Amino acid sequence: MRRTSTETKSIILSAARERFAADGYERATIRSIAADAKIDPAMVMRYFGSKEKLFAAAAEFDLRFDALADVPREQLGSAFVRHFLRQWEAGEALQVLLRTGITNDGAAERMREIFAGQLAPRIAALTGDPQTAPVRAAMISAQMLGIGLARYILQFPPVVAMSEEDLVSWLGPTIQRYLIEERPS
Amino acid sequence: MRRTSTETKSIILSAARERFAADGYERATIRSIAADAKIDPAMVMRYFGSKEKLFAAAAEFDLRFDALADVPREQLGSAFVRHFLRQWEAGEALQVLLRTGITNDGAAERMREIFAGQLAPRIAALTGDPQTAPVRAAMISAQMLGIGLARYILQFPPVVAMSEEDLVSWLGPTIQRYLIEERPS
DNA sequence: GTTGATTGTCAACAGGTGTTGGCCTACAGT
DNA sequence: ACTGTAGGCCAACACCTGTTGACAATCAAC
Repeated sequence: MRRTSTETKSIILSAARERFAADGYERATIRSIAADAKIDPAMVMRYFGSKEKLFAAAAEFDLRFDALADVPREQLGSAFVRHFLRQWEAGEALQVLLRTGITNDGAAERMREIFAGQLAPRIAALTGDPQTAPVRAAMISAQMLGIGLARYILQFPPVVAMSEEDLVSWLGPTIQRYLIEERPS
Repeated sequence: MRRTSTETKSIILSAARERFAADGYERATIRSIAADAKIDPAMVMRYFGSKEKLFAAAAEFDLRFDALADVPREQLGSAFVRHFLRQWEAGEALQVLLRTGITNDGAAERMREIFAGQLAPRIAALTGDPQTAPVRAAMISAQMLGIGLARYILQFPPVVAMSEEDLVSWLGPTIQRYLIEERPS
């Protein structure tokens, strides 16, 4: 009885996040995760039941948009970009979701929940227009996921080379427009 | 001797494209591809040597930007968006690349080649500014890949519901700005 | 000090993977 | 009619996957 169960559980969880983020769902094997955590594969099963459930636990995620509550309206675009970039770099969670959401249906569903369920309401509150919020949220998600893809997954050299401020000055106006522009549909 | 070898080869190839696009690299097994093509798995090996090489053949792709040669400068943004959307829908090739490029290093490399090697030169020619072309190409790639991701892979409902014209009117100005806007860095 | 529960290890399972070699089978050339 | 060649199929290989159950080690409670 070396450690307490919650300790090992969280060791496994962080090893799992790393592997899922680096390799995607299929290639992140339970055996490799267990090896990283220096633990027997059977422990993973004991504590999480199955690979699917382990993944569900590893992909738990909160975009924390509440931090943007009191940003002046005309700076919302830049603030969003900065916030997203920091979420990308803060933990592996977003990379886990993106890497796995593309082959794993459960992850895709979780992704839809997060971006529709967390981003859209926040946008509705910030803009005061619940009607167009889902579309705006989807456009912003697409742009920010695209940048994450290019920078952290596909690693396009120009995008990797850019500083946070470069990215903010390119993307800020785009997001600002997706947020407030008057639009049909 | 039912068919000629080039026939079966192309039957396998199109089955492979479908599977890679739908399932990603790992889950698209040679056995499932062979089953789709109503052919023995060993044939796939005989004709393509390995799964990796089969994938390389299936991911051959040309973005065909030459079609945009004589578009008036102020309509380039919309034209790009329309062109990209049609490329997404024309064949599975782009979806193959995106689905697999995220777990398969070879596909990621191919993706970089395509977007840096095909898009950037075209932009340099269209704008007459070879200096900033790589960054502009990368920003446009990120935005258009993000939309493809949201619409065809993750299937965000608002993005799926939008018409081509809706998407053009949202994305056109963005791409236009990434193309021609004066910028540092 | 014994009991009971909790943490960890080991070996094996059933099934799926890419890949290989041998064996048919049908055709073309002579 | 016979032979050579090229397309196609089958069975098997070695390996890896998630998952399971039985067994050992360690601690807490009484």
